[in-house]
Amino acid sequence: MTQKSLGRPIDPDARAARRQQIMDGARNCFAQKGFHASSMSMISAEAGVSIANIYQYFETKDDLILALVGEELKSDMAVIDMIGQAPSLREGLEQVVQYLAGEGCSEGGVQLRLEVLAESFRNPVVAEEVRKNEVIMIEALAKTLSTAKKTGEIARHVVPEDAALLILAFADGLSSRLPIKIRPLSGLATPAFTFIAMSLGLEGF
Amino acid sequence: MTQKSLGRPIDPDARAARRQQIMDGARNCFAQKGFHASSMSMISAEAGVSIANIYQYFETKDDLILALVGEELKSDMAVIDMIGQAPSLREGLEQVVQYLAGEGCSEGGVQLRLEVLAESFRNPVVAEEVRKNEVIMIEALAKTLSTAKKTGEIARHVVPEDAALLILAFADGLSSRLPIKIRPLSGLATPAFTFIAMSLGLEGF
Amino acid sequence: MTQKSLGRPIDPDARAARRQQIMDGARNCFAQKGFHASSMSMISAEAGVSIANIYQYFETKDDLILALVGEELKSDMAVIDMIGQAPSLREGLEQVVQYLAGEGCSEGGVQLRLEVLAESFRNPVVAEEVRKNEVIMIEALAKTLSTAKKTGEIARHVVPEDAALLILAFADGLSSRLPIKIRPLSGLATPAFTFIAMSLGLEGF
Amino acid sequence: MTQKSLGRPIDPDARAARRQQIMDGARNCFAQKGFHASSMSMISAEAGVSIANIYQYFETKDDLILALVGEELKSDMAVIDMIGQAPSLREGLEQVVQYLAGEGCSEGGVQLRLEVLAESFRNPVVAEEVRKNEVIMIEALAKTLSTAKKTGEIARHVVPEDAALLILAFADGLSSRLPIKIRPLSGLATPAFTFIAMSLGLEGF
DNA sequence: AATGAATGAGCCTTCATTCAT
DNA sequence: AATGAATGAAGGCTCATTCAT
Repeated sequence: MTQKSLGRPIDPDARAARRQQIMDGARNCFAQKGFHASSMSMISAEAGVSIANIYQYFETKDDLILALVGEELKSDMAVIDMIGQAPSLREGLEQVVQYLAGEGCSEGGVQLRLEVLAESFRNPVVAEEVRKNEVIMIEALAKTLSTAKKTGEIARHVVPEDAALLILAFADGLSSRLPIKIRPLSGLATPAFTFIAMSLGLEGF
Repeated sequence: MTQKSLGRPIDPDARAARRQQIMDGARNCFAQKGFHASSMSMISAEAGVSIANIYQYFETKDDLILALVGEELKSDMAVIDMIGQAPSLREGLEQVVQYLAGEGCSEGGVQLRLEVLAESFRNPVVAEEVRKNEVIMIEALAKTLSTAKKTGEIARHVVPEDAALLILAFADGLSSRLPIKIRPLSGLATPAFTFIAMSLGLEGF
Repeated sequence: MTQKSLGRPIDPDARAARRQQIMDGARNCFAQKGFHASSMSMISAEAGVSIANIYQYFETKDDLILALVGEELKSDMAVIDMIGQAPSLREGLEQVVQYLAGEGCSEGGVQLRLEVLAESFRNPVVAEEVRKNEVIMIEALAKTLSTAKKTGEIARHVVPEDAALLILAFADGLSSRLPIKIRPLSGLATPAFTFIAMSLGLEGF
Repeated sequence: MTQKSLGRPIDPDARAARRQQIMDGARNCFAQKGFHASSMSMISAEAGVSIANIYQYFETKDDLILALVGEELKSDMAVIDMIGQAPSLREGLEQVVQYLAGEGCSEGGVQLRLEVLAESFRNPVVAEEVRKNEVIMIEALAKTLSTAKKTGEIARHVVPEDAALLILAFADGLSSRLPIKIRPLSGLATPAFTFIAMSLGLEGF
């Protein structure tokens, strides 16, 4: 047997699944109502679980929030990786812009992102989590930019760390405009790409 | 007869002052705790007013929130005006960047801005308010850009309306990074300016 | 001049009118919502007066209630007088029954009467007021019955004081059925009259 | 499989007991202070239960009131049954009159009855409940009267439905006089019985 | 592991009332 | 005399959380 079974056997898979089920319910609530306007009762209903059961997976509501924040940040990182793994910076950026203007841009996701940022003002633990993630993202993006700089794909005077941060800020600000339906974000994909391309002195712009 | 003046006359100044006093207290709370985690009790304490008194100036807590959202949006507009009234786009942008990286960038202000955006996902009234303001800001900024385009200050291919929106998004995303203290925002003033300048093809970059 | 005017002259008529105006507003509220669910704010609105002004005519809300109770009881007494002043008991009863089944039977009036009775369980002052009035009414009705007994209009074995009380109870119970619209009270006038007539041994029944 | 029995099983007896406990506390309060002057806090104290717990058995205060109204009406019906099950109408009436003048006539019960009637003016749901019950009671009593009419126990010209309603009204009006302590209700048992007996032309009167 | 039962603290709002004009 | 301004206390109800099964 692959696993020692002392006393009552615990099924780690079942636990993980239930945990995820709760987090999914919580995400739905938080994305709609925000952290503080979502009650444990609503979350339990949305997840199809009893309230008391939630407390067997998360010590407090804040813990649940924190776990979700972590998950959310992880998914942000995935986007950055898209750029790094592309054959060229240009293609990477194009992909990301397309993605963000399309599937990557659900109302719920953006709302959650906003919620996380707002919460980071109040909850120092969340703030630290966000900060750590931000550092990683900047480093990753800066590395890609640095390479592009060496290959001459972008202007020589670009400071990778600065540009990385600025690009992230730009992306954030853009996506947070989703609820303000001035124009469909999809129509902004090309202008946004051009915007960044020019600011980086991307060759051909 | 000009007016039936029975009973105590209304003092509009006193009323306005008290109203502002309440809003100031509310702003402090909201900026620290967010809309939904700030209780009327906290607000009344912060404002130095009784709870019941608040209800003589705002029908509900939501009304108070809405009033504050309005005030906040108005102050955003002031920043855009700074650009329009400068002798050149370049100087206008420089001023704004300096301002935003300095005095214009209190933690409370940014937090409130985030809170407003997050709230606009849930409260349609707030969303509409934000949208209307956004339209006005974009128009104002686009007009300035248009002029700069005609004078040749920025690249010919820039689409003013697009650029305006993108710049606003960029500013938003940047300022929302205030709580994530990766580096002091003040050090980002110049890079940020360069970022925008290049993306606009500002002459001399 | 008919009146001494020392210092600031007071207009007793104006005071009385305003007082009545307030009581009328209060009656409307009380008849609809009851004593405890009617707020001073509602009363002031209904009466077209400021809240503070009410307190210049009634020291507390309870005082206002008490004043209204008094007025209400007085109007009850008027009905009893109708019987006494009729040429015969029979005609008196007929008149009253007609009156109660018709104009005398507004929803508001009955509701108020019920409210008064219910309040008399809680408020000893009201209870005493009601009791005093009840005694007077019984005495008056008993006197009429006593006369009718002597003239042989009703059975000899009738005890006037008992019968008076029982008749009043009967009338009360009947009118309190107004909101339960089983059948129009008007259709009950004749049966009710017969009911009383028989129990009194009224001649001809 | 008969049933998925995860989690704590529901104990219907315990639930019913707790529900009754709450209703008893509520009854005490309502009978003393009335529906609207009884706060949930008072009720919870009287019932020995937390406020929040009450809300697990009744969705709102109005629901609690409604439940109590139902219970109260049911107990009224019991009295009517007393008459129907007696060997003769006379005996039935005697029993009821004795009962109402004695044990059946607690202050709380009468107060509650009044409160229910008063509430029926405002709350249409309560009104309907009262109406339905009234119809049932009248039908039951009318049936008994009808039988008595056929056996010649009461006068031939009595209309059962009318008489039933009038008797109920009489009983209501009489019992609502409890708080007005003009004379002990017990002393009225015989006169009241005679009153009804005569109005029905009960044989021997 | 999972759920129903229970609760103290707190929420937004309204109340009856007093004070200043 | 009459009204607007102000407030402490209380109202109904919900919350995050713990306990028992």
